[in-house]
Parts: sequence; structure tokens; C-alpha cells
Amino acid sequence: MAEATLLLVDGNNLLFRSFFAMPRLTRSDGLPNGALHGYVATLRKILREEAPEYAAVAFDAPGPTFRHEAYPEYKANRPEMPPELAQQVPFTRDLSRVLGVTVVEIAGVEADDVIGTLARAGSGRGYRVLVVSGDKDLLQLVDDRISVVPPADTAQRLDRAGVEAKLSVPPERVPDYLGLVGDSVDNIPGVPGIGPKTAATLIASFGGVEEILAHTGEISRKRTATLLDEHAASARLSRELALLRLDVDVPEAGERLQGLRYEGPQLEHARKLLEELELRTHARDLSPAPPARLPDVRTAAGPEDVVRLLDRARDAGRLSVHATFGPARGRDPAPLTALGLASTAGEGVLVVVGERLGERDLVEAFRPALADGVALVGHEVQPFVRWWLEQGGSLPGVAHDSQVAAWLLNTTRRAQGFGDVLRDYVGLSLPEAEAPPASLFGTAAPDRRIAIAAAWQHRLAEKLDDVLEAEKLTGVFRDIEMPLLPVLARIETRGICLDSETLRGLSKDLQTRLEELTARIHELAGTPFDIQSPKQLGEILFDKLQLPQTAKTQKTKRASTRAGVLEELAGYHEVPRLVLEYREVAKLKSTYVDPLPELVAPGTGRLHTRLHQAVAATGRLSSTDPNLQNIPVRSDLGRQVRKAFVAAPGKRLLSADYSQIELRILAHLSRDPVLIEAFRSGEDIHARTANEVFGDFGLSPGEARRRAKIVNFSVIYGKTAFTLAKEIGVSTGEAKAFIDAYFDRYARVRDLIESIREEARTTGRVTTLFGRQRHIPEIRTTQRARREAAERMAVNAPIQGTAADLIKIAMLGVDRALLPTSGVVLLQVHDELLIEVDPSEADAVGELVRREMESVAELRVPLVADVTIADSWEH
DNA sequence: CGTCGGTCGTAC
DNA sequence: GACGTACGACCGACGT
Repeated sequence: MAEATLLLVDGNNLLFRSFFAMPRLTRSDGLPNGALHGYVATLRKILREEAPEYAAVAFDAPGPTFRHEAYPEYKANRPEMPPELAQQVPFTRDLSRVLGVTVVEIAGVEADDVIGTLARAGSGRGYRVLVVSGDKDLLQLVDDRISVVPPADTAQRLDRAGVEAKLSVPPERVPDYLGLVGDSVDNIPGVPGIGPKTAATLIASFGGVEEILAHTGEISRKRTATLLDEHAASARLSRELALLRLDVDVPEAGERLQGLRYEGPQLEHARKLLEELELRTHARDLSPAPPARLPDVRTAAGPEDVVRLLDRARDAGRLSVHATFGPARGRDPAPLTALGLASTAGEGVLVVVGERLGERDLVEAFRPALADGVALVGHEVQPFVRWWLEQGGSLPGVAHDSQVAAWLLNTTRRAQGFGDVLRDYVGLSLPEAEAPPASLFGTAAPDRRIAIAAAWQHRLAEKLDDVLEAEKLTGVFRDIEMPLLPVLARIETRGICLDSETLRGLSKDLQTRLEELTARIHELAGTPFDIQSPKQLGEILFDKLQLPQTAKTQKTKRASTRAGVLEELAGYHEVPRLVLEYREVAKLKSTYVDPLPELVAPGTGRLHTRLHQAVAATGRLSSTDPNLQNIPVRSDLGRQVRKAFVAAPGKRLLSADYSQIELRILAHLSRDPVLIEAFRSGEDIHARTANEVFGDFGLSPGEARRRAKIVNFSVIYGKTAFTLAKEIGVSTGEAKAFIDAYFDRYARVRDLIESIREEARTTGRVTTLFGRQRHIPEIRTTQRARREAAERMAVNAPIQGTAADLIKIAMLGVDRALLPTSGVVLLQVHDELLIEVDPSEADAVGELVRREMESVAELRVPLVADVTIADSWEH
């Protein structure tokens, strides 16, 4: 997913620019504060818009630097700083700090060099880096990860193309450019008589300063050549001065940049300082209707206290809950350690689970309120609901989960903790000591902070409800996600039966096979090595055995050993073929066969996954601990694993999956007549596409269908001719011809794709049939690769997301329809529902489920669900 | 010894 | 540069 952002601000530059951009404002006692006002405005704006994970502002420290030593005239002609500005300088450090930005100022080092060093450190860690500065020097830092934001226009991002558009030279030539042109601000002389145009032309023709100086004989304009020869030393020196140092020792950057972590403004301190400086609008912005008071916090002394609180919650109709759990002990579920509860915003109650107040007492206290329909409010309430169900409670109502709400509002944001969401939507940071722990599980000790959070939860929910309404997300939130939450908790609680014995037996067989394969591979390679190390395997295949190297890995540029490559090599040598088998066996063993039996709960004898509602950017669910949404099905060996997922004794497993749901959604959204007709007539869609698209290519029906199927999926994923060609084994040109033929036959699909891209470009987001959104921040970047990736996300999200909407609605319908039957939902795998049912009712329940799934929405094509009934998941 | 990025592979 | 959404195993580099 999206990488972290590091924001680096050139403090002097921003202040200087703000001084000239702003009117001459003063505080009532005459202290100038205009530059500070502009400084704070820009800083806050960009912090708000980028929400960086890391942020620093660098200032020039007083005193000489290495550049003064190299060139005594450096910055010598600078006019004295205007006194009105000088008076404001001292406040910039503190203002930056209270806004949450780390200040870096190092004696003998200029801000530019600090920024250069930090920018490289950030991009080295894979972060997206934004440098805020109007200084041309810094443009030399720009690369695929680092871009420069001009303070004058914070909406702009100077990336590689931006730098070239501005200076007509690539970023890495900026020092050479400045070496020639000079920089009057810093009193860097350059070469007199050479301006931007000439410099860019010279650089385009010859390269850097050294290359240009070596080829002055070839320059047609003799005047230019003479100037260069005369001022060669100045050009070299000027280039040196412009070159940033990237190796500054920045203490704050140690420990993986943790010293630069951005966690929002220190509200109290910021307000105080801004008030003092009479920057009132900023001070006001940071005090959004301060609450009457912090909630009172009490600790429940015994069960009676909890009962009293829950009586009040019953009257209020709402109860907020923040639960924390201890570390899981073996295979038992993580024990509940504490609850923060509140029936109103005014008072939070801390309940510590212990001897005086055990789980039993809590269950008794909760039962009447929850039975009476009190709706739960919280942030990540699902674990609590699961706990409650495990205690034998009945399905509670959930009115508002702020984690889910925040995710719906921005499905790609990373920071989904209570503190993050409260800060972003209520504009209020709980002081460090008052913010609840980020994770509900493991380390959390019982703590009054969860009671404070529980009280705040009511205000947060109100606010988020307003924002959801404004974003037209109320329907998805209230009618899909909130009712689904307890259903997911129940699926988790219920678990699924695993035949551990079979898997343990399988593990032994796989172990034997791995040993055989290892021996044979080592023998053929002539030396033992670690088959699981792509690096070592690459050395064996490409160095020792001299097999042809066909692809490189993304980041490290090593020779790739992925399956596609090994398959190509399998024709040349036995080792790649054996490695493919080794990989398949090792993967199954280490990912499924060995870990799954270890996760079976002793109490239930069943496997309990966790289903995450607020993770996937498109609206899908995800599954962990273990992930039951990627259990093998495609290979024979893989299906052995699936066989171990069995019906409970005396039950049957019923699987119902949507047929071609994403292609049907494509038909619906595009209104393509050919596609719609194909689905309405109940044809095999891949065969139909084969006829439509490959009719003229002279392929066998089987091969045509195989390719058509790949092309059908390619459209949904935005696949290019290049990758399509790779997958079906044809030339890029032929693949392009297939794609063109596809869009000729399904012309409205082409229109749909373009209109989705257009929606993304104009609104920055795309939406599903039910209004679920995904933001596409990079849709307008000038970097082609990133932009095209954004376009593919944009096109895919409404299709995948609408499928997610439909199956979620189906889950609600199925869950309700199953109530009077023996059927229960065990799992959802994106387009499939797995259900456990009494054998006597299996057929009837199958019919019921099919009807529910097919009737969730009236699309322009029928929705079709296929039902199978078996004793295991391998049917 | 733990963390984290990179690579690979499983699902839909 | 090139296929969308996830999760997780393993290796190896790096920091403590």
C-alpha cells in the first residue's frame, strides 16, 4: 500500500518567503508577526493535506560552513536581514515544535545539506519525501520518491518532469546548471554571460560542467567558449558550492527516523504560543469548541457499579466500549483485561477484569442492557463483540464503529487508531498520557485512558456521522457495514472444523518429498545450497549452470527466480523443474499444513480466523490468524489442504459462490449490449468472448477460450499488452491486437474505463454502485508509472468494490434467512459463502442461500450463485 | 536477537 | 514500466 510520507521544510526559505508575501502585520505591542503568520499557515496547510508520518524543519545555524571555507565570498553580498524579519526569526523554532514538527539545526551545516541528507535517508527507507522550499539548489534532490513543493504554491509537486520543465535540465544536473548560471542570492558567481538558456543547451549537448569544459572547442558560439575557458575555475567552484552534502550527521535521524515522527500538533502548547503571538486565527483553528471538560473517570469498584452504569446506558440507548485484551495464552483466546465504558460523553468508567470483578460478573451485568437493544459505540468494537459472543451472549446491535467509519471515509489511510481519528475529525489530540493504546491486544495494561476514550467516543461518533452524511456514505455505513460487524464477530466465534490428523499425516509425506527433492537438486547442482534463498538459487542457476537470465527483480535488480522464469527454464535443465516442485511443496507445508493444526482452539476443536472489516482499500474483507481466504484450490496438492476443512460431525458443508460476479458488474456498469446479452442468455462468458474476440484469429476453441478468459480478467485488472503477452505466450503486438479486438466487440467497456478514469481525475475518487469510495491521490501525478498504476486502481476499485458491496449485502440476507434453519455461515471468501448445515436441510438451505444471493440487487444482468454440498471444502 | 524490506506465492 | 485486492513465509541486511 501507499508508503509513508516524510515532510522536510526549508525553514529559512519558508520564513523569508512568508515575510515578503504577507502584509506587514504586527502584534498589539508592535512586534511584527506577519511572516510568522504566513509561516504557520503554510506549514499547517501542508501538514493537514499530506498527513505525513515524519516531518522536520531545518534551519541554517549561525556561523560559517564548509562553503565559506571553500569560498570566502559565499553569501557575502547578502543585504542585512530587515529588522522586522529578524525580530520574528526566534519564534519559528518553537512554532514549528508545537505544531509537531521536529526542528533540526546543526552548527556549521546549512539547512540545505540537512534536508538533502534527510531526504535521501527517507527515500532510502522507501518513503515518499516532500521538500518544501523555493530554493533551486534543492531541486537536485528530486527523483522518483523525492519531490519539491514550492511554498508559493503548495498544491504543486516538482517531480523529475517538473524540474525539467522549470530549468530544462534533469535534477542530477542542477549543480552543473547552477555552476554555470550562478546564484545571486548566495553570491555564487557561475560563469558571467551564461544564463539559463545557454546553460541548459550546453548541458543537453555535453553533460556536466567537466564535460562542457573539456569540449569548449566544439561550441559553435565562440563568445560562449571563451567565457567558459576564462571562468573554468569559477564554474567548478560554483558547482561545488551548489552541490548538497548528503552525509550530514543528523542525530534526530537515528533509529530509523523515529526522532522525526509526526504525531500532530501539541494542542495546548500550540494554542498558548499562537495566542501569545496574537496569531489568533491559527489559535482558534486549534481549539475547536473545546469540550466543557475532560470526562470524569471512575474505576468500578465492583459489579454493582457496572450494573448501575449499564442501567443508565439502557436509558440512553447507547453504550460506548473500549476493550483491551492480554496476550493470547497458547491457543486460548486473548483474555479480556479491561473495559472502558461510557453511557454519555461526560463520564467514563474503567472496569478492570480481576478477582473482584470477573468475566462472569460482567456477563451478568451486560446481559439485560444488551438484550434490551442498547446499541454499542466504539472504535474497533468487533473484538469486544466476539468476546461477548464467546461468553454466550446474543448478537448485540452496533450503532457506530469509528474505525470502520474512518476507513469508509478514507480507505487507504494507515493510521486508524482512536487517537488518529479523534485528531483528524474532532480536531483534538488527547495528551500522550490520555490517549488509549494503539493496539487492543497484547501489551495493554488496564488503564484509565480507555475510560477517557470511551467517553470521547460519543462525540467522535456524532462528528463522524455528520461527515459520513456529507460524503453520502451513510447508507453503506448504516445499512451494510454496521449490521455486518456483529455477523463477522459471530463467524469468527463459530470457527470451522479442521481435520488436523489428516494434515499431520500430509506433513510427514511432504517432509519426505522435500528431502528427496533437496538431495536431487543438490546433486544436480554439484553443491549444497539453500534452495529457499532466491539469491543462492540465482547463483546456482545463472552462474554455475549458466542458464539464461530472463527477468530481474524489482528493487535489488538480481536475476529473478520466480515461477514464471523457472517454467521457461524447465525446458533447458532439470533443476528449475525440481525447484518448482520444491517451492510448491514447501509453500503448502510451511503456510498451511504445519501451522493450521497449531491454531485449532482447544475449546472448540475449530479454527477461528479474524475477519477485518477496515483494511482493504476496495471494501473487501480480509482474513488473518490464519488467513482463510487464500486456502489452496488450484493445484491437486493444494486441494489436499482444502480437504482438511470439513463439516462438523453430523453436518454438511455448503458452498455458494457467485458466478463471474466481477464480469457481471462490468456488464452492468458499462451497459455493454454484447456483454449483457451474453449474460442474459446464460452463455459461457469466456467462450462467448472467445467467439467475439478470437473468431478471426484461427485458434482452436479450447485455446481461444483459455485466452479469452485471461483477456476478460485483464480488463478488470487493467493489464497491459506487455503483461498479457507474457501470460498467454504471444508477442506484445498480438496481445495488443487481442485487446483491440476485445474493445471493438465490447465498445461500451472501453467507454466505462475512460469514464472511470475521468471521474478519478476530476474528483480524485471513484465510487461503487452503492456509494463506497476510494480516493485515488496519484491520479494526476506527472510520473507516468505511478499515474498509470493509479489509473488501474481507479478502474478496478468500482468493480471489485461493487462485488464487495453485493456479497456483504448477501451475507446480511443469508444470515437472517438462516436464522430459523440449522444453517450457519462459517466464512466469506470474496465471492463465496461457506455454510454448515444439517444434512436433512442441506438442499433446502442451499436453495434459500442461492435465492438470497441472487436477489441482493437488480442489475442489468442476472446474478447467479452456484451451490455445492459436500463433506469437506474440497468439493 | 529482533525488525524490516524484498521476494515469492496462495486466494479471489 | 508493465495485474487489481489481500496475508504470510522466508531470507538477509541492519541495528541493538
